[in-house]
Amino acid sequence: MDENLGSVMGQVSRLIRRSFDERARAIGITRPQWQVLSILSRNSGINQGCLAEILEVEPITAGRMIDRLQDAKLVERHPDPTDRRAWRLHLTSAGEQLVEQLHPLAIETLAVALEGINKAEQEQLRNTLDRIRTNLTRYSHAEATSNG
Amino acid sequence: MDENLGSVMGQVSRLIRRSFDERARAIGITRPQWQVLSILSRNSGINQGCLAEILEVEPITAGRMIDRLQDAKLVERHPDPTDRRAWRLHLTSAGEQLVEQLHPLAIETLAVALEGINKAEQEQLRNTLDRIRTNLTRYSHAEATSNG
DNA sequence: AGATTATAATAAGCACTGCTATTATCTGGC
DNA sequence: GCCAGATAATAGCAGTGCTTATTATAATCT
Repeated sequence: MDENLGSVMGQVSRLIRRSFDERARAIGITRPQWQVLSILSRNSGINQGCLAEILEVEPITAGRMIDRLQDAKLVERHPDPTDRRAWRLHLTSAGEQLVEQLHPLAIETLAVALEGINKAEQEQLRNTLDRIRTNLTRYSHAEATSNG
Repeated sequence: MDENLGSVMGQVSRLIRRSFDERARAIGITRPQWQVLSILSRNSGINQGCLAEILEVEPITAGRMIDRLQDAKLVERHPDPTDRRAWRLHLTSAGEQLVEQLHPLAIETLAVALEGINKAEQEQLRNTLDRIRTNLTRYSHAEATSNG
């Protein structure tokens, strides 16, 4: 009864971020920033709304992260020729290099976190987390009608 | 390869926080604040360092949360008679009442998140998360010696 | 075509979290 | 008793994330 699963999950997620940041500090990149770079490296040209959806954060959150990554010359905003409201996001070559550089750090962070946890358990963990995520994203948009 | 476990964990933890905050917004309390109140309700009189350790956050983080909860008249800082550097933390009666009020919201948040996930899987999840947490807290203090 | 609605992005303001540095106090060695 | 190092808490700065509100543009409806 002492700690509910939400608390433990929050702690673990924070510890993973901290562990990665510790490794990446010399480079000056945080874990969420690495995630953005990583997503853009595989989805060049997406806009901020789409990025936000992949990250499961609000558009403003994604936009601010892009602000900083743009300041750092790791990401560029190109105007969308078909929609003047939107930006198309692209990594700079420095950004591409950084993704490569950061990948081993992410691997290492995860390796430390998952030490002693076998493949089957990892699969089980991912499976359970995926279902929790589905539960939460499903409800977050539909729920307000249930008891009104 | 698309999403590593760290990313999924981060998303799920954020979605749980968001889901709880949505329910607790009318009360004006966030999930981390609820955690603090909940811990203090079971550990009355601890100091900020101890609270930080339970939460697995930095002392400054705990201190700032206490600042806000003190402003909201939910927590009080009492001087420690044996150590003039330290504060002893206590819930106010308003804080105690709020813990009771918030508990069902936490239960509900978790119930939604865990819908369709049976007891055995939940136990497995907790077990795996506990081991990951141990891995990360163990390494975070000892690691710097490994390759120096 | 003009008005309405929807969408992409941004702005202001707040909470959470961390790092580094500082202050006040305590503890241990002399 | 005094000094050195450890410890409890705090201050400043920065990144992440959300809510609400606003601006600019696109899409749709009449």
